[in-house]
Amino acid sequence: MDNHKQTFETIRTVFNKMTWLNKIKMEESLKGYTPSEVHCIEYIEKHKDPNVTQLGEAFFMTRSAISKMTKRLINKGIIESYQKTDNKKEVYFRLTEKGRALNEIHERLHQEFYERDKVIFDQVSAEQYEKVMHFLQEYNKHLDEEMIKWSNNPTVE
Amino acid sequence: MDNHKQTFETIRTVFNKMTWLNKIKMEESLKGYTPSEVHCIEYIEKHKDPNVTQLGEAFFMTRSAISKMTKRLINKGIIESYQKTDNKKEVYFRLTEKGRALNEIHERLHQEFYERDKVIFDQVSAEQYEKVMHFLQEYNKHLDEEMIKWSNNPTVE
DNA sequence: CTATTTTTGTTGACTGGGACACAAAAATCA
DNA sequence: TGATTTTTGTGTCCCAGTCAACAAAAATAG
Repeated sequence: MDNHKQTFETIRTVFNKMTWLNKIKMEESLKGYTPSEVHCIEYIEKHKDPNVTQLGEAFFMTRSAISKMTKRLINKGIIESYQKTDNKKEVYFRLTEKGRALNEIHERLHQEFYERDKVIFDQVSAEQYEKVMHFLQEYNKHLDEEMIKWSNNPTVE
Repeated sequence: MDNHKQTFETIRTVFNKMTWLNKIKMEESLKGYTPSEVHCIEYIEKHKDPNVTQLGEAFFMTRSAISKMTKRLINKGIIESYQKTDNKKEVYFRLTEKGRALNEIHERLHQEFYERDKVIFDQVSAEQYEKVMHFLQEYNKHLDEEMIKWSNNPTVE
């Protein structure tokens, strides 16, 4: 029981601190864009034909929020939307030239974060790191199953 | 480099999924209270003389946000504020009877979360779990240092 | 001691995201 | 095939949290 709480609290804290530090750095070089927007740009760059629903699921955000965020990014000239000839319902996004440039800056920033935290990864053996990631990935899979279990729950909807 | 990114992404995902699942559960038994409020109640219960600034630092939130949140909790009769005789500036908080009852429900919920994820902890050895926590705690310490480094940065403020 | 600087908490304007309701398109059913 | 259900995206309203400006108290300087 204590393990569980401690794990959650530690993950929460580490996540919050990373987020906080990265945000500070991002505000310098990516002024005018929220962390969500930057994250969204990265996702669009990396995936084929991402649409509103997909983005929402990836970021645990509602379609409503994604719809507004992409609209903002379109107005800023960072992304553009397109549709396919055989589907008039789904809306997909791709980066503009400006968007790709922005994503470049973001990537360089990640390099910086890497340099910042390098010491931590250097001081653990590959084998140990393997164990850590294994645990996190197992936990991740477990949570996926729990989420599916919940969405199949007949008492809801 | 890849290690770093993968670690951050995995932690982010695990954290998001936990948050999402817990939120769903909390909405059932703690209707009318946001996760932040519940978290705040827990913190007040566990710490001696917590004030606005302290709460803000613990949750990575602005004093402004804490000030409003505590006001909401006071209006709901969950907490009350007090001051010390030798300090007329700082504002401290404590739970009311109703607040303690609410916290009880929250604690029972954590027990549920524990049951839900028990399988994961059962399948790793104590020694392996030790390694995982060690890594996370080292990372945590490192981030603390980086945050201090930043706040001492003379180019800011 | 007084004068200045820092800390603490609050308020108001603003914004990102959630809940809900909705329309249009697609998928499924009969 | 047409009728119904589900999926997808958007618009409106609302709220929690940020930012900036502020006043009051405390800490520090001189």
